[in-house]
Amino acid sequence: MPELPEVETVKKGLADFVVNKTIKSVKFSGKKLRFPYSRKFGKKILNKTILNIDRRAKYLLFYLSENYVIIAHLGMSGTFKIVKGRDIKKYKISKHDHMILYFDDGLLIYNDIRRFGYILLTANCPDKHHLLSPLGPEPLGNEFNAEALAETFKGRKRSLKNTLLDQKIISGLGNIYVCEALFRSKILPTKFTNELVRKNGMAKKKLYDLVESINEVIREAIFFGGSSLKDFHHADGKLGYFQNKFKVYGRENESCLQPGCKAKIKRIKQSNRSTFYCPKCQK
DNA sequence: ATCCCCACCTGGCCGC
DNA sequence: TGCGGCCAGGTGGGGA
Repeated sequence: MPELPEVETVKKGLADFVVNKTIKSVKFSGKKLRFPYSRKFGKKILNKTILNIDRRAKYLLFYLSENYVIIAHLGMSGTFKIVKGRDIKKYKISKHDHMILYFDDGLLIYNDIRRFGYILLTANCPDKHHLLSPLGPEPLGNEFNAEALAETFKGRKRSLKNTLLDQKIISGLGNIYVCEALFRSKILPTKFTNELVRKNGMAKKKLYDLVESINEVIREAIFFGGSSLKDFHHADGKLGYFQNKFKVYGRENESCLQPGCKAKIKRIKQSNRSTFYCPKCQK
C-alpha cells in the first residue's frame, strides 16, 4: 500500500510522540508477518529508548539506544497507530494488531491486515542491511536526476512503468505515483526506457520532464499527507488528501482531466498490475 | 545479468 | 445470503 509519501506521513505522525520514549513492554500477535520476527526481538528492545525515526524509501527506521534499529515495512496494508491518555485503558487489541510497544504514557501499535509488511531488528547502519542496500536513490534526493537515469536506461528495453516500480532503480515509488508521474510528464507507460535516451547516452527532454514530474508528484503528495485508500490512515487516524488529486489512478473510463482533452482514461495490465493512463495526452 | 511471475494474506465488492 | 471470482497501495525469491 503505502508508497513514499504515505510512509513519510506516518513518520511525521509518529515522531513527536514516540521519540525519547522508552519501551517498557512488547506484545506480539504471534502471527507471522512476511518475515518472522527474529528470536529475542522483544527481549532485545526492552528498556531501549527510541532516539529518532527516519524513512528510507518505503521503510521506516526506528533508531534505538544501544545501536539497535527497528526496520519496518508496511507492505500493502500496514499501519502504525498511537494510543495515549485515557484511550490506553479502553484500547481493545484487534486481531490484526501484530506488535504493540508499551511506553509509560502510551502505545505504539503495528496493525497489518494482509501481513505483507514486516518488522526486523538490526544494529547500527540499516543502510547496509541486505533489504536496504540494493535500493536506488530517493526521488527527492540529489542523486536522482535525468543524466543518472539516462545511464541506467540506455540500452535497456523494459517498459517505463515496470522500471519505475523497480526499487533498485528509484526507490519509494509505487503503482499510484508512477501512473500519476507518467501522466504529468505526458509519457506512455508502455514506452521503453531506451526511448528516453539519445544515441550519445544523454537524456532526452522527456526524461527531464519525467524526473520533474516524479519530484513534483511526490512533493505534493507529502504536502497533502499522502493518499488514503481503503485501510490507510495517519498515526492519529486522520486521512490523507492526495487521493482527491489523482488524475489517472483509479479513473478507468472517466474523462481525462486535462483541459480540452475528451479522451477516456484507460486501464491496462503491465506485469499483472493495473496501469492507468490517458491514450491521448500520453505519447 | 535482466526480467517476469508467483506467492504471501485478508477483505470488500460485484454478479449470479 | 451465499458463493465464486476479481480486485487492492508491495516485493523477495525462483525460474526463464
